[in-house]
Amino acid sequence: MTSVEEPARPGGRIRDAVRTQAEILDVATQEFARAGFAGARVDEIAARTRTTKRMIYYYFGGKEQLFTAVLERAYAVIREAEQGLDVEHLDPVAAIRRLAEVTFDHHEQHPDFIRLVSIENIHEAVHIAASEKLGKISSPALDVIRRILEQGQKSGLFTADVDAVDLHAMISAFCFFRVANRHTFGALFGRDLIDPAQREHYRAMLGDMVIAYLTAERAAD
Amino acid sequence: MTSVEEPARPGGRIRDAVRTQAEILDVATQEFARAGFAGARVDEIAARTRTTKRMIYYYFGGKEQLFTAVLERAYAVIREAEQGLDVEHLDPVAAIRRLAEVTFDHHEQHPDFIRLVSIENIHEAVHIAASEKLGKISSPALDVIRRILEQGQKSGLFTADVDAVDLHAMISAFCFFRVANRHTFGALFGRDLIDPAQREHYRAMLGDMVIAYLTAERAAD
DNA sequence: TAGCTAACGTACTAGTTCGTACATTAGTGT
DNA sequence: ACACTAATGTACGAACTAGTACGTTAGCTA
Repeated sequence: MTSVEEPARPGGRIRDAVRTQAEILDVATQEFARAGFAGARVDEIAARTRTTKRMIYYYFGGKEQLFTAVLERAYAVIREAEQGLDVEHLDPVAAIRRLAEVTFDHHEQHPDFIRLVSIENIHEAVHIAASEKLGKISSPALDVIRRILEQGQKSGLFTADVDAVDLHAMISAFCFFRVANRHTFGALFGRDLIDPAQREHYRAMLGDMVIAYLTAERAAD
Repeated sequence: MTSVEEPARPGGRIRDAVRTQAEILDVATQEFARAGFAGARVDEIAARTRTTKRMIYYYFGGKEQLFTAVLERAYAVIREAEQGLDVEHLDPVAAIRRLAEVTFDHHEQHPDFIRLVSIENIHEAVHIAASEKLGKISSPALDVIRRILEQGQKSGLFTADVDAVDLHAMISAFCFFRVANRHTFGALFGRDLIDPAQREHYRAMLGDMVIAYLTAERAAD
């Protein structure tokens, strides 16, 4: 994240293509996450940067492409978090827990990312489909899961042959829902899933759930 | 759902307040689910009904209140499904499985509901908060979960003292994610979570996950 | 059958919003 | 010092969009 707060140089126009683009992306992320794609206002984004609307079109081409760029950057962040995952030295159970916690922590710390993904789903992922950066590269977490699963299954710790993508979905579902549906869930059931006091409770619950699933005695079928 | 296809009576104007309102709600549900709150067009909704925009304002007051009415009706449907739940005769494990399956089936069969809830979360649940119908009544599923949990814990089948709301969140998370994030997940990982051929697979996975969690040997803490 | 009102239609407007034509300048290479 | 281009700013317009003023009519009731 590039800070928007910097010494404003009055009078003299500063030229910094990289910073200008980063600033637009920062503000656009907030604005899209706040109001959705259609609800976001290009004028509002421009007003909250130190540059003008003209530059948004100059650098990104249009509202649609700007949203795509915002998405690309948001996904880059979580991939980075997953990349930093170092679980080779852990036993499978601990490794899976660690992996789940990384997703848990990332989602909690990046509610804007969650919102952007929700919004992108409303639009049936057309921007991801149109993006060259996204789509191609699959999540680093998947490779990690694959290795841990293999290890766990070989050692007999993990009972069933679970698919890596499915396990990733299971973990993501829990973490995503907690952030994405915070408001409706809170309004309907009077419980704030993001309450800091309950953070460790839900973090443990996720780990317990996944481990229980992986190590349960499976009925022969 | 009221069918929009009916014998159009040319010339003679038909007056039916109930049907007009239902038709507006049907079309509005589709339109809001399609494009989000800001992306939805009141003119488009009007055009796809047999009535006019004037009637939307006549009956609902405005776009915002129309969305609230749409939400209210969508929540009524799932509550009805939960109400029909009859699990008193089942053992706790089967009962929990059945309960999870009802949520699984409902969410799969009502992608528009999922979208509306996602959209409502983007808007921080302001419409639920503003609604008198919603908010007050809590989910019937919760009462069912409470009873099953109590039964399961007394009999020693269920190991830990799990909270009913938390369990509901766990089940909802899985079912909701599968539908809500179908598109981004599919685009990124090349797997369609809604593929009919995989339906039973995921349905079983959900049940296995929840039961494994509930019956796992919990480490003393 | 007269009259009353809920139900409905038409036409319009005020304000918004994405996008662009045109003008300008900072900074770099030579 | 000069010229060239990437980067930037201003001002504007065409299209859209939520909402409404005003007029009409179906159908019930007394």
